[in-house]
Amino acid sequence: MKLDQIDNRLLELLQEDSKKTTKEYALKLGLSTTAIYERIKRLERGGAIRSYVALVDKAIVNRNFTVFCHVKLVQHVKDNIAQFEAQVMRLQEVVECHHLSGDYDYLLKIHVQDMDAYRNFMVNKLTTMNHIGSTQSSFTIKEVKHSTAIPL
Amino acid sequence: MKLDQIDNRLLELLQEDSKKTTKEYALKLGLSTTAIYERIKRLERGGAIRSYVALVDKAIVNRNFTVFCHVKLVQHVKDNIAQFEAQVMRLQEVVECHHLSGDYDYLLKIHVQDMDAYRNFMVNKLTTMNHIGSTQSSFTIKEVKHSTAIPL
DNA sequence: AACTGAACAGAATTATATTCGTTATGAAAC
DNA sequence: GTTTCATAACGAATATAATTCTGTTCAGTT
Repeated sequence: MKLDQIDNRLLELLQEDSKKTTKEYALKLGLSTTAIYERIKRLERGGAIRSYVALVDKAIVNRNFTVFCHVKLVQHVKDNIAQFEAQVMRLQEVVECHHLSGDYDYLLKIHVQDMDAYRNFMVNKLTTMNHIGSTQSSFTIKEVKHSTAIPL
Repeated sequence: MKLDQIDNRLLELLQEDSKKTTKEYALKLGLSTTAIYERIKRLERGGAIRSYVALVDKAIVNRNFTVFCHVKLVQHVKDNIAQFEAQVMRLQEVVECHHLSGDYDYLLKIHVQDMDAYRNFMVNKLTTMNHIGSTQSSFTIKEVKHSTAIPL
């Protein structure tokens, strides 16, 4: 999919706020509403825009405790990896899971209510999983920056 | 702000897809469109819904290289911390910055085009910042899971 | 029982998204 | 140089959804 400068600027705007009217985007980008409308549809069809979502305030819904957990597997055989990843997918507390280069295998990002809830998560969910060698958790003291916008 | 069960379910739906019509949410939750409309407005006013955004596919816009970079400062004086955080805020490649407990001070999440772009970012931006003691970068081999939805 | 405020429903209105027919623009073919 | 084709743009018309308005229900209170 080929994107020109206007597409990129449009994506930046949509990543900031997707609830503006096409008229507003059109105004900012100096095109008609129809032109913008068709560009947006093209970006959706082409997969550049994956979805539209509401971003929720962690503090207000009581999930203000963020943990990064490095996980090492006991053995890196194909089946272990597949099984671990499948299990992680099912844990809703885990909002991100990255297979990483370096000393540890995986980095998980976890949102829970508080330290108690995290202990609970560790004991009842994470450490009951198969093939896990070791884990190491770090807690977010302060979320300095957090954006869902891919830099363009 | 007090949230009941319907609010939570509504937030879950909005975190999945914010572009459905109020009629659709109303249908799923067994209320009228007006009732849902007013609940949504209440969630927006109360700050539970921070914003609505489009999620963009990293691969299609050529930012498919994700790096986690641990940063240690030379000294933990107030001014250093403030200055470092202010500088990080200005780096658009850095999509997240967490002040963490543990050995390292900060964890940055960075999206760039490829390894070359990352080297460039390191040399020209990150390591030119003041007060940085050491950094350690890990690269995402595979993004196993990624959700923007806070678990409710 | 009467009152109050919050939450809800259905209808009416307003605003926006979407479609349609047409017109420029630019690149390739003749 | 002009013909052809494809792409992107535009303005007007239409369809659809958001928003507002009015009245109702219900739980809690007096």
